[in-house]
Amino acid sequence: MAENAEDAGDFAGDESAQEKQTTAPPRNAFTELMAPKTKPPKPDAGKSSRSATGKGGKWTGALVEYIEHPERFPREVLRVTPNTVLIKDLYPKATIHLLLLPRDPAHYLMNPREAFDDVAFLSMMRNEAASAARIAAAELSRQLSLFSASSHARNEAVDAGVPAAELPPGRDFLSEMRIGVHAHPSMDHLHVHIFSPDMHSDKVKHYKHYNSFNTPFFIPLDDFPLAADDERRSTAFQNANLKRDFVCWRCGKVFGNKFAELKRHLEIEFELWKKT
Amino acid sequence: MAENAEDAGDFAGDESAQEKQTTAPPRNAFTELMAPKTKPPKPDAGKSSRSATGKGGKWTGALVEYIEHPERFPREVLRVTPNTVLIKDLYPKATIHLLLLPRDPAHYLMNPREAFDDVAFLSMMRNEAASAARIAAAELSRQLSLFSASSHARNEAVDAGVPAAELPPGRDFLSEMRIGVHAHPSMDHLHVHIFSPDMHSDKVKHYKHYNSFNTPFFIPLDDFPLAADDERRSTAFQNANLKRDFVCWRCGKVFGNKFAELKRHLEIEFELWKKT
DNA sequence: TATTCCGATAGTGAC
DNA sequence: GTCACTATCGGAATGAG
Repeated sequence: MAENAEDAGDFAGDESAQEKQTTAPPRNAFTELMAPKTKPPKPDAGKSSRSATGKGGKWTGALVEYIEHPERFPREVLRVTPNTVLIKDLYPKATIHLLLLPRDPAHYLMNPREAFDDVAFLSMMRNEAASAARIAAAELSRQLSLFSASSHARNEAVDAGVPAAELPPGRDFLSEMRIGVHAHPSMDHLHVHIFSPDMHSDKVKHYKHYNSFNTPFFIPLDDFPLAADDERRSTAFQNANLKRDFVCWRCGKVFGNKFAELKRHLEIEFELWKKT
Repeated sequence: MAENAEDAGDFAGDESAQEKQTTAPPRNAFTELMAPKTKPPKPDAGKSSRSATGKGGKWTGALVEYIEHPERFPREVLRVTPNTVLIKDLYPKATIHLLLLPRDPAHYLMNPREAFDDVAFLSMMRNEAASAARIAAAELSRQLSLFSASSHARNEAVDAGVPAAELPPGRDFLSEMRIGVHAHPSMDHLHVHIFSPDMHSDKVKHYKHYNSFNTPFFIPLDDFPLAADDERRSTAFQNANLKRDFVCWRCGKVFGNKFAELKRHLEIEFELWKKT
C-alpha cells in the first residue's frame, strides 16, 4: 500500500478534530475541500531515516514525514496524539482506509512482530487504534447510512422526531472495521491499517493489493503478540499468501488468478453490502 | 504467419500477369488500386478440407480457398499455373512477402518434410518458387531502387539515355530474396514463403513472428530433402528456436527477449538496408 | 509486501 | 507456428536545482 495520505475527504466535526494537538484551525468539510492540495511527502526530505532499511529506494521512508511534520499535511492528518499520528492512506484500498503511525523512533522502524512484543507499546497502539476505528466508522456511517437497510428504521425515526434515547439502533459500522498490519510491509515505518472491508477502490489495481488484506498476510492487531510458532512468521508462507487464488471477502467465491473478474465481482458486492 | 492474402499492392505488368490462367482482365497498378477490397476467405467455406488436420480451429484450413478458387481473389492472387497458386501474404512480415501454394491435393496437406521427399514435387516447387522470387524481386526493386545507392549509377544512366545493353548493373534484389518453409506450419496447406529479409512490417507483432523466420525454424527450400538426422526435424529443437534470444538479421546484434527493442532496431536497419 | 510505466507472456475467440 | 483482444505477469525507475 502507498500508506501516504492525500485526497479530499470529509472527516470533520468528530472526535478527531477535538483531540488534535496541532495549531491547525478547526476542520470541517468546507475547510477540507477548500484546502490546497498537498503533495505526498518526499521521502528523506529531512535528515531522518536515511537509508533506514537499506531496501533500496527512498520512497520506503516516506511515512516519516507525517510523523515528524504532521502540521505540513492538514488534509491528510486526522488526529495527532502524544503517541501517534492518524492519516488517510494516499491510495485507499477500501471506502475507508486510515493508517495509524506511532511517533516513537524507538518503535517506528521495527517490524510489527517485534514491536508488538512490547506489551506496553501494543496496549497503547490498541487504544489509539480503537479511537481511530471510531473515527473511521463515523465517516463510513456518514457515507453509507443513507443506503443501509439496517439504518433505515433509525433514519426514519430521526425524521419523525423520535427522541434520541428511543431511536432504534442503526447499522453497526464500527464492528465491521478491520484493524491490523501487513506481515511484511514495504514502507519502513510501522503502520496499522484501519479500513472498511469492501476493497472497493480504483486503487486496488494489483493482486497483491487484494491478497495483502484478504489472506493471513494481514494480521489483526488483536492477534499480537504472535506465538513463537505462528506460521504467519514464515516468509515462505506469506509469499505464498500473496499468490493465492482470490477469494471474495464477502461471499467466499473463488476467482483463481482472475483479477479482472474479481474486480467486477467486488463492484456487485459493494452495492449489496451498502444496502445491508 | 497468416498466409492469407489481402492488402493493396502493385504487382503488375510483370510475368505474373503474363502467365495467369484465369479469366480476370489484365492487371496493372491502376486496376489493382481500384479493385474492391476482398475479405480473407472463410475457412471451410466449401466442403473441402474440413477438419483437415484435427488441430482445432477452422482457420488453419483457410489457404485452400486460394487453391480451389483463385479467381475469387483477384487482388491477392499474383499467378496461377497448372501446379501452383502464388499469393500475397495477408499479414506480410516483410516489405515483400508472398506464398506459393501447390494445387495438388495429394501434396498440399502434407508436412513439408514429407512432401519434399518427393523429388519430382520438390523440383517443380523449386522452379515455381524461382519464378515467384523474380516477381518478388521486381516488386522490391520498384519499391526500393530509388533509395538504393547501388542502383543509383544505373538510375542515372537510364536518365541519361544510355542504351540498355550498356547500363551498369543495379542492385541485385533477387539474390536477397528468401525462399523456404516453417518447420511446423500452423496453416494446414503447404506453403512456401518468398520474402525480402528486412522483417520491416507492422504485422511483426510477436516474438514468434520474428524467430519463425530468423532461426533454423525457417528451412530454406534449397535444404530439402532433409537428412534423416537433421536436427531441424526435432520438435524440441524447433520449439526452442521460437523462444531463442532475438538476433538482428542484418548486423547480428542480440536483443535477448526485448522484442520492443528489436522492433526499434529493425526500423534503423531497414533505413540502412534500403540505401545499400 | 509503496506506485507507475513499459513490455513480455498467456488464454480466448474467431464462423 | 493464424490474428486480435483482454489480461496477467514481470522488471525498472522512482527525486530533482
